[in-house]
Amino acid sequence: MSQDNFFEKVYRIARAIPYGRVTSYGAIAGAVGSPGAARMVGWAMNKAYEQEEYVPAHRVVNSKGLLTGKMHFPGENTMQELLENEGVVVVNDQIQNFNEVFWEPDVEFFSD
DNA sequence: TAGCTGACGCCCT
DNA sequence: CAGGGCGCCAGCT
Repeated sequence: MSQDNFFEKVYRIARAIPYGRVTSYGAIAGAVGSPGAARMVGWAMNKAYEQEEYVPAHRVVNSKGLLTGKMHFPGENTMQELLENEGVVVVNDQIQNFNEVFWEPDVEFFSD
């Protein structure tokens, strides 16, 4: 499968994030073969709601485990509530035990 | 048409 | 140890 679209790759990985797990923009960017393009990943997430397939954008945070994109969700704490609903502990927009819930995308798996 | 911005990340000072 | 600056790619004005 050669999803030439940068977004397609991002969405594919985002949808592959296991329940109760999270990943970072940079990790996804690196998985799609464009390390450093973490900003683009965030942009893709912004457009994620337009996708027909559900994209768990709330499971994507920055490298520090901070809910930097919570402001883009409908409610004020929608993103945090979604994560907590999956068992992810979030305090003050900061994911606790981030190291444990962090999920690294398999680059080779999504490469093609 | 060209330039700016953007849910980030890492290197340099 | 902390702060600032530049790079990433694509969409939007």
